[in-house]
Amino acid sequence: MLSHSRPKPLRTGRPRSAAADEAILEATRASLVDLGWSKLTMSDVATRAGVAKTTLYRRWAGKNELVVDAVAVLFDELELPDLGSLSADVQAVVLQFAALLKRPETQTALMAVVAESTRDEALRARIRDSIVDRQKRLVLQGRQRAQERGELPVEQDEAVAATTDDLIFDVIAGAVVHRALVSAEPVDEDWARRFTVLLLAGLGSAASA
Amino acid sequence: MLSHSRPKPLRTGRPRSAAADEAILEATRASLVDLGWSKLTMSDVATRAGVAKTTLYRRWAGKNELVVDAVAVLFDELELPDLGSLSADVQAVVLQFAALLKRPETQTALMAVVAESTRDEALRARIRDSIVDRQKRLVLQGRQRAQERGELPVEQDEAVAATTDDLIFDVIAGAVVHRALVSAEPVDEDWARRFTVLLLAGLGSAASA
DNA sequence: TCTTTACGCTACGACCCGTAGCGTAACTTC
DNA sequence: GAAGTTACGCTACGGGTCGTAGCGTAAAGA
Repeated sequence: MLSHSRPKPLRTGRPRSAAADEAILEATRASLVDLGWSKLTMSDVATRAGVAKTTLYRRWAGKNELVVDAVAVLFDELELPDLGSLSADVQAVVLQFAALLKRPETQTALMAVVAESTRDEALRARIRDSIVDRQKRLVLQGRQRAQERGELPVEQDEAVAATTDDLIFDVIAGAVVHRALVSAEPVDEDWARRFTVLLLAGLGSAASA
Repeated sequence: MLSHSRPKPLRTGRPRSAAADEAILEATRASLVDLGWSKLTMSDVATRAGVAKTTLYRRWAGKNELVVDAVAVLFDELELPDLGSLSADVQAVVLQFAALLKRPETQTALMAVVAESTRDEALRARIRDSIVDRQKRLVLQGRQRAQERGELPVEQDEAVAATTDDLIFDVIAGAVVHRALVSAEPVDEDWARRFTVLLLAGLGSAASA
């Protein structure tokens, strides 16, 4: 679920419409597809959702926060499959992530909100909580599973292991995003295979450095 | 130099002021530092540069193109040093790139224009020509130099070599950008060293795949 | 019934956009 | 020189978005 600190059910007064929440987020995604990040307006979203513009501002501070929440739910579908080998698992996740980045909503929104977050610490935290950490968990799962399989050595120092996870995460997510959005070339099976080979070979040797 | 197709010197009439060009680009960078991408306006840039707003629109289609040109020159300083080993060279380039991404102008602008480029093919081409390809050349140089040193095998198939260059480029640039702008954690010597070890180990083994 | 909160609607000042029109400045050609 | 051509600064403008205020109404709990 989303990170909204839901008001305690003991509150008095008319409750906020959960249906409106969903309608707004859905309208935001639709507007992203049709108009893209830069031409998306609060008025347009309000009209599509069938709510008043003021309702949007009562729940979100602005466009940035709204779009983050609207896109965040799409990252819920990311899962680490269990295909028997670390190589196959990594490759599958890469393709999953690439498929997500192919969608026009995420494509136009992801880079834009990250760009905004460079000047807004609160927005950065929101992105981290609802998007980035959700992906990072896959790395932790993958390493643990690989260690259980004996495909990777068990790291003794917990601190070093954490920085390694960070490194792997930045390499995977960074490479896929860069390939898909900057180079704008397809992340197909062939690319995913070659990338995975590169990464895993590097991991095997990097452990002894 | 920039990619502007300079008007042939045989043209009649008053020539465009080259000084104004530089003043505008400098003003754009200053505005990026002070206001950031989203709050930067054409009017503000014009005022800072001491030119009329109409002059800006006579030279650039809009904010996107202007900012790309303003930031592009910063990427000129990227160079592949010759430190004797591929490992040292890669590490140095990573740190150079990271230093560039630390600057507030590039930080706020880079992701934003890439986000815009997902819906503007012309803008994407402009970014590719004036920014991305400039970095990519470093990969080609690095591979060639490493092959001369005997650190990397000489690839026979030219097409395969090209896709390998693409892969390496996306991994390096993607990882550094992701670390610096998404994870928002420092790209220091330690990280650069660990990343380089990972990459080069992967390269050594990936060749035989 | 009374209180409290959410909602829809309208209206508003502020700002930025991108362009048109005009007079002037700078440079080339004859 | 004079004429032709292009760039520049300036002003003004319609159009659009922003974010908020104010109001009457709707939906819940006490």
